[in-house]
This record gives sequence, structure tokens and C-alpha cells, in this order.
Amino acid sequence: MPTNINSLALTARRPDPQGSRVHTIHDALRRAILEQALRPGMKLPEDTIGEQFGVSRTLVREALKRLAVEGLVELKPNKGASVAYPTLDEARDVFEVRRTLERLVVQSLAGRLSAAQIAILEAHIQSEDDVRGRDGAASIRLAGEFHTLLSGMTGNILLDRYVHEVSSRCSLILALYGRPHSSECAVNEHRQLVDALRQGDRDKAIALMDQHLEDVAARAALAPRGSGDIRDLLAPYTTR
Amino acid sequence: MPTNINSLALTARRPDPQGSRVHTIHDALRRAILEQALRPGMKLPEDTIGEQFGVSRTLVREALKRLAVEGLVELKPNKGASVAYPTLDEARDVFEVRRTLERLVVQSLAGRLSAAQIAILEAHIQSEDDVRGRDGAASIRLAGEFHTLLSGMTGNILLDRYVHEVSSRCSLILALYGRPHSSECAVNEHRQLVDALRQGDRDKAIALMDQHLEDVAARAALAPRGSGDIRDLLAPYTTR
DNA sequence: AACCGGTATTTTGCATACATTATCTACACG
DNA sequence: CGTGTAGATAATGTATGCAAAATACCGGTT
Repeated sequence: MPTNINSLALTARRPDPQGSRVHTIHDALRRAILEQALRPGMKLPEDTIGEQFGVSRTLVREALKRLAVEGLVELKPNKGASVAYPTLDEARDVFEVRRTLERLVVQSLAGRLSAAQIAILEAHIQSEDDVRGRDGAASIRLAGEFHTLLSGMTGNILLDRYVHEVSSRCSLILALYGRPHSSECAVNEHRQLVDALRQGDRDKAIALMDQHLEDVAARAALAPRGSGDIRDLLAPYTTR
Repeated sequence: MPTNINSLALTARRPDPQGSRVHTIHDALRRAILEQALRPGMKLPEDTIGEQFGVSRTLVREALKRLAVEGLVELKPNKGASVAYPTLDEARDVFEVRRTLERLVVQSLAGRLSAAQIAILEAHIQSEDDVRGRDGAASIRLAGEFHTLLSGMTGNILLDRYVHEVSSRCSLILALYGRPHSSECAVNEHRQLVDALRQGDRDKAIALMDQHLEDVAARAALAPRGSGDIRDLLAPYTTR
């Protein structure tokens, strides 16, 4: 129990357990970036963000550094943070790494999923289906979460972390280069994949995942969807 | 006092390009950990380290966070940093991810290396040969650098970063669980691999790399070399 | 009118001070 | 004698202040 009134008052005023405030900022910025509320190339000044969240620059810096590891923001020395603007080449590289990592995921998982895990996956696919065509941002987010759900089930912490990271990057890439509604048709592919995993057909599962990610990448390998707006086209150059 | 000299030397080089002091600390701690000057489980207090390097806790924290990303230190909330002590299970997971990533590396590189790149690789192998049997720490370091050299040549930034990270982790694991002199015999395997890459024999190169990493992992899959000292056996539990 | 240079303002980099939490020590108690 | 607890001590988490760098602003010059 608290020993005095002060600590009570303080903990009451700040119901945020230690260290979670960084996470809050991180998450908020992450969502804002992936939903393109913060558009690529946009500057992210520390004190402005800190003001918004009611914290000091210290915590904002920490959050920005974490986002930089995820590839969602770019951090340039003495110039601060800005929303990342991956090039098409970088996007290809990311997808290449992602395919490699996720191949390992399905390879590890084929035939080893418990009934409970399969239920979780199918419930998730159901929720993907529910928002299909109604909420593009949610679609992209849920599609990404499906993959991180899988990687989490491998029990391989490092693999899970890496899949999370490439998934973040891919979400940004899809938001940038993907056609509208491009990720919806993936729901069926997810369903097929889970079926293959349940049956323990490792080769089929790997092939499905490979094809799935190739499809996703192919859908994205197009011109930026923002029409011919000069500012959109110029943004990557002005920020580099 | 060595510490005085150190700090004097550091402050004397004022024109230190920004951000490089963190890198200095990061590198020094990294080497110290990989050479087991700092043994796994050992606490790493921020102000003590900061004193040693003549910087404030801010920069030390940053360096420690980067080391945590590399898996060389463990960061627990409100408890600070300590040298990582990977379990055998974690070690297996790391090697699994590593094999997957490096398969992608050789796959990307087979038949695409320039003469200059091959020369660099062979020169590196030569230097591995030079220290063989004479300097265990240098052997481990050079063996790791061979792989990061390869990943750097892919031009895939993300892949390169991930290989760097798993390489760091594996170096620590080898220092922990590997038998003494275990990494020396790998020099020949490196040589064969470069040969296969030069000839453009992708399948052979992949097989060689796979076998190579399996060998390395196998050499490490042993009891801790520190004999039956109770403290060694208990250390992982006391720090968790 | 456009370009250039210098000054003012903003922003980041780093250090330090304060608040909070963990750890260590000592002492009382069973 | 071991155990548990309260106070002291040290370490981490967060905010703030100061210096350096970058950016923006502005008047002068060609």
C-alpha cells in the first residue's frame, strides 16, 4: 500500500504503468502512419508530438527510434524524424526478406498447430472477412496481423520480431503503392493457408504462403495511387 | 589512472562528428561482451559506464538499447541492463533464423559477384587463416564478419541488418556454448562457399551455407564449457 | 527581380536534475 | 537463529535546460 498521500495522488493522476507511455505514443504514431494520416515524408518534430501527448521530448524520441527500427520513420542526424518513404527498390527487398522469413514460419507450423490455435486463426480470418470492402485501413491492418499471429505461434521470439517488423514495413508499402482494396482478396488465401497448415501439408503450405506474398507484392508493384498530383510525385525528392 | 587518460583523450577529440560517441560506446561494449570481458548476466549500470567513457547516461542508454536490439544485452524495465544470457532454446531459434536469412544471401549472390568482391572475400578468408589457432576471440569475430561481408554485398539493406543482428547473437552464443577453437575449421568451408558463388552454382552454394551453419550450430550444441562450476550453472537463473 | 549573405528562430543533441522504483542493510520479532 | 519489515541507499525513468546545428527570414547587391 502507498505510504503517503503524495504517491496515491500521483498514481491516481497517472494510471499509466511505467514505460507504457512510450508504447502509447509508438502505437498512435504507428497507426497514424499506416492509415496515412501522417503521409510519407512528413516531418515529425519532437516537441510538437510531445505537446500532443503531454509528455517530454525524451519519450517521443524513444518512440521515434522504435518506429525507425520498424522502418516506419526515417531518422536523420541533426535533422530529426520524418515519415518513411520507401522506394520501390527497398519495397522489393523487404518483400524478399519477408517471403524468406514467412517460409520459415509456415515450415515450423505445418502440422503442429493446436485446435485452439486454429480456432484463433479462423476467428481472425472471420474478422478480416467482416470488414472486407468497408474499411481499407482496417483490412490492411488485419491482413498484417494475420501474419504476426502466425509468427507468434512458432514460439521463436526472434522470428516473431522480424516478422512484425517486415509486416509493418509491408503495411506502409501497401498503403503507399498498393491499389485501393488490393488486400481484400487475400482473405481466401489466408483461409487456404490455414487449411494446409492444419492438414500438416508442409510443402503445400509453403507454396501457398509464397504465392500469397508474391501476389501481395505484385499488387503493389504499380505507380503511386495518388494520381498525378505533382506534390505526391515530388515528395520523395524533397525529403531526401 | 587509465580512466582519466581515456576521458581526456575523448574530450580532446572535440570535433567528434555527431552521433559517433554512441557508436564508440556501442562498439566497445560489443567487443567486451563478445570477448567475454563482460560475462553473461553481468549488470551494466548506466552511470558507471558513462563515467568510464566520459559521457552522460543519455548516450549510454542509447548504446545499451542498440545492443539490446542486437541481442547482446537484456533490458528489463526498472531493472536496467545486463549482458544477455541466451538459453540453448533461444540459441537454436537464432540459428534457425540465421540459416533462413543466409540462404537468401547466397541465393541472391550466386553468380553475381564481381571480381573485386571476390577478391575482398578471399582477402578476408586469408586473414581468417592468419589468426587461426592463435587468437580465439579474433577467429570468432572474423568468422562473423565474413557473413556480414556477404550480406552487405547483396545490396539489400534490411537483409544486411538482420544478418548483422543474428551474427552478433551467434557470436555470443558461440562464445558461450562453443568449444574452444571450434570456429577455426570453418575457414575451409568459407573458401568452398566463395568458390561455389563464383562459379554461379546456386544450389551448391546454398547447400554449402546450410551445411556450414548446421556444423557451426552443432559444434555449439554442447554443455557450457565452464565445467561443473555451480556458479556457472546457476548464473542464468540468478539473472532471470 | 533573383541571388547571396547574415541574423533570428526553431530543432535537435546532450547533460543534468528530479521523481520513482528497486536493492541493500539493519533491526525487531517470532 | 531465521524471518520479515522499515529505513537508507543506489539505480532507473522522465523532464528540463543549455549548446550546437539547421532552417527560416530578411535586407543588400548585382
